[in-house]
Amino acid sequence: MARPSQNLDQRLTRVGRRHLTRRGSARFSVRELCAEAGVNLGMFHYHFRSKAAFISGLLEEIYNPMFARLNLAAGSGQDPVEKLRSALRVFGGWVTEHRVLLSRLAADLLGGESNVAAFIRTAEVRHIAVMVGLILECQRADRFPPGHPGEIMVFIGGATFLPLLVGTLAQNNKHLPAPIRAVLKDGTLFTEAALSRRIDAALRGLTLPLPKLRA
Amino acid sequence: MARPSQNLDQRLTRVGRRHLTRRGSARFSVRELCAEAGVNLGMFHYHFRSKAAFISGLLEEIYNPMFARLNLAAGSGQDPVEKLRSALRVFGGWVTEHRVLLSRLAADLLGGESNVAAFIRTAEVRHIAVMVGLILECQRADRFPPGHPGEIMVFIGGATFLPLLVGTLAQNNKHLPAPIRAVLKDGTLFTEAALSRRIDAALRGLTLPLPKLRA
DNA sequence: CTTGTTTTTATACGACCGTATAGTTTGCGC
DNA sequence: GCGCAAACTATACGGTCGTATAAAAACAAG
Repeated sequence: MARPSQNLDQRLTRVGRRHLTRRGSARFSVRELCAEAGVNLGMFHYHFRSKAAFISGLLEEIYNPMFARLNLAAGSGQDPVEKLRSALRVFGGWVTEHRVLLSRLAADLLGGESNVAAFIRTAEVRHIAVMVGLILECQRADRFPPGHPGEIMVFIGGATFLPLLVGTLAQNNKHLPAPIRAVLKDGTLFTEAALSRRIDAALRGLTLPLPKLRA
Repeated sequence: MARPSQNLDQRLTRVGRRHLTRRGSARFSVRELCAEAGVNLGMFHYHFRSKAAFISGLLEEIYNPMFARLNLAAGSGQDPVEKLRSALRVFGGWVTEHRVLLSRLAADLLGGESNVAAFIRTAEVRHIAVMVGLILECQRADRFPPGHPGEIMVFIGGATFLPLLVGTLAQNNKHLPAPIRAVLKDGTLFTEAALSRRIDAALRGLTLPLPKLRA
């Protein structure tokens, strides 16, 4: 056929994931990535059309396997609360594993950066719909109080996953005041046991009337 | 003496505060600011030496009045817990007032931007020391449990002020999933009453043995 | 009117960025 | 060997950015 590939595309995706983790999508630099990977600048747009497409592809590579496992967890079993618990464990484990990258992306998103926003909006983020569906199932089975499932979603996410992102950001940020960083030093926040405790507590809390969510 | 000033420096600081609020410090553009203000680009570096100096000056202008009121509140009264409560109210009111700007700066800070980080580190942020001092006072008076005051600081801040920043970011972000935004629509999060409730609850919670801070 | 000082303007420099494009290398089937 | 196509290289374009600098404008004092 033609000249055999040196698989520079694979090298770029591998180093690109590291680069995205370190720099976030806002300060992501194509030229810097190519230099890190020892790859000619032209190869970037040869293999991937644009910076946005590259980042979007990276995110899909990271997101899709989790989503497959999430659907598996959400579909197996009878008890709706247990199905939700399984799904939350899958998602929480994924957030824990990729917390450095995800927290950086979250910071970018909140700062108004657009590459991540595009990925989130272009229907590639589908786990929320699955979660809401499970919550609705719980409500129909009278296991959860009635009301807007989004509010329950926010409650669960805030109690279980948000601490992972905020904690990671704070931990990795040298500019934050020392007392805030000191609390995160031991790292028990990121263990699977602690995650399960938070999930269990959140679900247990929901079988009671949903508290007023003031914060 | 010489050519009379048109006070373009004042115009720049006024429009600059708006620009900083809208764009954050990471995407702050000197050229764009000058265009918005209808001021020649050269005037920016004539009045203010650099972009970093300009932003730092803006932050001081916003921070210093609050710090003065904070010291006043922290110094008047006898009961250490009440002094702390007053100081927290001052700080919380200030965070509420400037929540749009502050939340954007927080996002920048977590994203690794350096202008805000410089301001925080160059000893211009002194309220934390005052707060820690008041906490120590409470501990010496046996009103608070012993232990690292930083941990108590984080607990209070997380329960009272962090929700303001996170809520503002989520509220202003069109890219976030709808269910998350819907919860923040009513705006009761930002009332003075809600702030006082959170402060009171946090302080009340501290007079009991400090709970394990897992999240 | 001239001199001097301050404010204001216009323009240029150098750096970085994402992207485009023309050209070169390299191996295949013929 | 030859042509072809895919992989790879080198370089350039156009843009934004913060900053620097030289010149002009505007007023007061002499």
